[in-house]
Amino acid sequence: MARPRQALLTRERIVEAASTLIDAEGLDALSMRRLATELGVQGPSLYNHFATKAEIVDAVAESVVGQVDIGVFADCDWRDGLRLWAKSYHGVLSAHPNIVRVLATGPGRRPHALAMAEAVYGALIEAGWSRSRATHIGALMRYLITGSALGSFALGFENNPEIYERYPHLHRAHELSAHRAAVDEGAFELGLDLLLAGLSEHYDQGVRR
Amino acid sequence: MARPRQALLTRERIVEAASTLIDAEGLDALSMRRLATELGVQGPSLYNHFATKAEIVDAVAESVVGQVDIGVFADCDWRDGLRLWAKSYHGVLSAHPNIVRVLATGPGRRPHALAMAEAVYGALIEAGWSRSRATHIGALMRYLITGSALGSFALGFENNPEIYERYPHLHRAHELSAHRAAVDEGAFELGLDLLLAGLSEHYDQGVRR
DNA sequence: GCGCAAAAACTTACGCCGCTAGTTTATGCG
DNA sequence: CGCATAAACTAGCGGCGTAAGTTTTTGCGC
Repeated sequence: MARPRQALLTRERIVEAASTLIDAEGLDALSMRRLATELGVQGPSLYNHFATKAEIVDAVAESVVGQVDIGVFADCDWRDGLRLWAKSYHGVLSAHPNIVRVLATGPGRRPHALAMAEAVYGALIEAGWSRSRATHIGALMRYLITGSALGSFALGFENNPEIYERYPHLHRAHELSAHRAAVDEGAFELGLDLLLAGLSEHYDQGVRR
Repeated sequence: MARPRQALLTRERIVEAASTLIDAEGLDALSMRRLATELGVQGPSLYNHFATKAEIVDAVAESVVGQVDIGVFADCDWRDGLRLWAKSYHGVLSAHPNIVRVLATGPGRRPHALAMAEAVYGALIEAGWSRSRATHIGALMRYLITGSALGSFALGFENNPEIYERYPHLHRAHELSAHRAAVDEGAFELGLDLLLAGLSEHYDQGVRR
């Protein structure tokens, strides 16, 4: 087949298929040939629309970031804005855990990522935080959100009692995997509460830098 | 060459070379052939000592975790123990940033990782925290530590003023990369302070679960 | 002291991978 | 109408993880 009358591929279709594949089978399952097959096309055809595989992955990451609600900062206290945004972000990452690795490491240079940074940083600045403190707070939120989304803490413990025999306090660690969601959610909520409470206290005492 | 009189490889030498290579050129630079070359050997020879590449990477991760000081929990308040341990862990990850991806995602089933979990969790339990709260706190610390080590927040912003033109609050974001260390350290310190202060308050008020 | 299994190197090869180069054909613009 | 461009194709390069089988040395049981 040479050039078809109606183009088989668009950047949009490619990103959508890549996103679906990553969600379903993980980042490592995404290969150019596999993705192309999924789209009914030969591997190298994708290079007519994206220069490299990394560009495709970036586009998927960008589309995921675009799902985060950054409208929450309007007309509300910075504390509430931060909390709602963090929960939205956390929720989006929970829905697309396999792309988190990319978000946690790569730089954000695409529109949605920049718009999110602008919204968060802007809200903090508007509230009166110093530039450097606003930066720290933004970084900190990212650590908590991507850190918690990256690897389940609970699943980090194998469901095999034997390996914990030598560790007196870990004798029930193998039960953790059964409570995965509760453990991970609980830790995230605790972190969010502690950070916001602490920041709020600093803020109310006038310590804003 | 068949079997040499003196074995050319040992698991120890392999892990050391792999660790050096990862530190110097990143996780993606580690391939079986490349590692073998570095050791003066052909690729598949490594399989006489490790079953898979993943096993080698795991061993490198384990050796890094082994560098974290977990003796700090002895004879000291849980707050101080947690702080010292977190700083030690953070410092080790800063020295080996390229392996963090593995630590942040993979489960810990090897001795050093388990010993660390035991030390942290044990200290919290001994202090009187409930099992579920101790778990949450452990998870939270991991989020902060690996999250902050994973990707530099500061370096997530390109040193190119143009891309920030449309974002009123980000007009100085391109300067961040120059203050990489200060920003990242500041955020980590802030997070650690806030979390410990918050937990300490809960603790002193008798809220331990 | 000898025989032989196990150990530790080797070579070869399979099926993936990202990506490049060159080809073919339909499209749409001057 | 002519032709540059776009969008598919096929072929192929070098690299990957790893499996299989070969060779030689070692060290243990008899």
